Amino acid sequence: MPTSGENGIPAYQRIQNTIRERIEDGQLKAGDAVASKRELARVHRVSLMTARHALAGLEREGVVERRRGAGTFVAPPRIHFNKLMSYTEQMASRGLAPCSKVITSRIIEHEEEVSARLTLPAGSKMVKLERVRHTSDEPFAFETCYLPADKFADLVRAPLGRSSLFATLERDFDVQLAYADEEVDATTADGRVAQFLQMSRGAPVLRIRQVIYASNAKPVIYVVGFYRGERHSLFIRRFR
Amino acid sequence: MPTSGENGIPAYQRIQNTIRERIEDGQLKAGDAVASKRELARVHRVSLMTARHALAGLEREGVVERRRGAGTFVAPPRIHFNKLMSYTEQMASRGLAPCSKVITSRIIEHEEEVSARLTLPAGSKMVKLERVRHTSDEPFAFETCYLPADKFADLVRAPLGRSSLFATLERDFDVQLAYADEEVDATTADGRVAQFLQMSRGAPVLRIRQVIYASNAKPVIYVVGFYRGERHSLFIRRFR
DNA sequence: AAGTGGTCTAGACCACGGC
DNA sequence: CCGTGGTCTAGACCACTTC
Repeated sequence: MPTSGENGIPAYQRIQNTIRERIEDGQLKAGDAVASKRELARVHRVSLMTARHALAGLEREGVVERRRGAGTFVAPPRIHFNKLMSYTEQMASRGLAPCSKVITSRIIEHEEEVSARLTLPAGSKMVKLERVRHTSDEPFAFETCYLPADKFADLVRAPLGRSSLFATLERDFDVQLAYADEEVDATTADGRVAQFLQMSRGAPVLRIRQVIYASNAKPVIYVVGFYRGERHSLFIRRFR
Repeated sequence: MPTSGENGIPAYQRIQNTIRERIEDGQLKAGDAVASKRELARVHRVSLMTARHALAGLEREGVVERRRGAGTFVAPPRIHFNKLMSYTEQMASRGLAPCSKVITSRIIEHEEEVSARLTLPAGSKMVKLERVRHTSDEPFAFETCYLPADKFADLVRAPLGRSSLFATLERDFDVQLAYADEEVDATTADGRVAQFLQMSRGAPVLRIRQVIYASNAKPVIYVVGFYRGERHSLFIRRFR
């Protein structure tokens, strides 16, 4: 019985699934030892290579850690780095209430640099949305979002003061956001930015320009954000 | 002859190396077919499982793509997002010559904030390395690296003006760098930073503080870098 | 010493792709 | 059809960790 054990899925995947379930159910916790490859082979009636293949796959996924000579152990729960999250989601993940004020919400056209970022023809109409983000009572960021008006014109009527832009897009506009490219640099606050962030003109700010793509690789949002320097910072995890 | 073929490295790694070399040498280009697992097994005198293991590893690294029923092919060159790369490697990936000047290279102690970042006891000795990075003739970054002196004291004698810190660590100190946590914010250039970057004091700069970890999750390097704002920026790709 | 993971063999059959 | 990768066997020895 080569490929399939009893149904159609490979034996090594069945083994992985039983282990994953045991972790999700809480029967196995971080640091606990997982059955050894020999025990898995015996219990599941497979060869050592197959049992090993199952463990190797789980390790690649980060579910378990294998230590030579010691055993295989449940890996600590992974922290998500570099995750594309909305302001609302970020606040929620820290247990804080999101708070933002809409400054502008209207249709614009002839902002050629922006339409180029969204790979739209020159002169295209776009939704422009300016918001100031607060933590407690202190302004934290000033963000301007642009979206193609042909699909998202109705956004200007959405209650974005209270609900999340990401959630609105994914719920009401059937858009699945997938990834973003960010460009980060340092600049100085001009008059308008300084005013919204309540800092003096010329003070250093972090500028993040972001193109957010849907899962079909089409650009959906272009965001330019200014963040108070020395007060808030950006965390990134890079891998070799 | 199980583990070793003729020297100490596993057969599957030798196979991977020969394929990698063939790609680096240009004998194999993106899209070209790689020898099939059966051919690899025959040529290298190993079993099919071993040949397959070699290809599986290369696929995980993104070096090749395997298509069932069709074959194994050299993967298109990856665009590296969020990859932990040294300045030297970044320059090399753009076909530019790295150029940096060592300002300081000595042992220090009692910099408690730094030793804390490296999770060293207070008062620990550390190697301090200050460098100015250039592109063409313009200064681009001013970076200060700290490493635990107990293991890396010999670095002060390494020729870091010409060779890469990453390469030196991985080659001469047997350290495998794995990932880094970065903290990015905007600040203003103080006198010393302004001097090295040839900009006026108070100008905005991007500050990146980085803790680089080895594959055993031990912090190895703490880097504080200042980058000219509005001139250079940081790219990040985030996923949802 | 006992147990663990890592590597490896010499094949086998299956499912799939291209000709 | 033939070649490809995917899965799998029933063991083996090695290097390592833990007791």
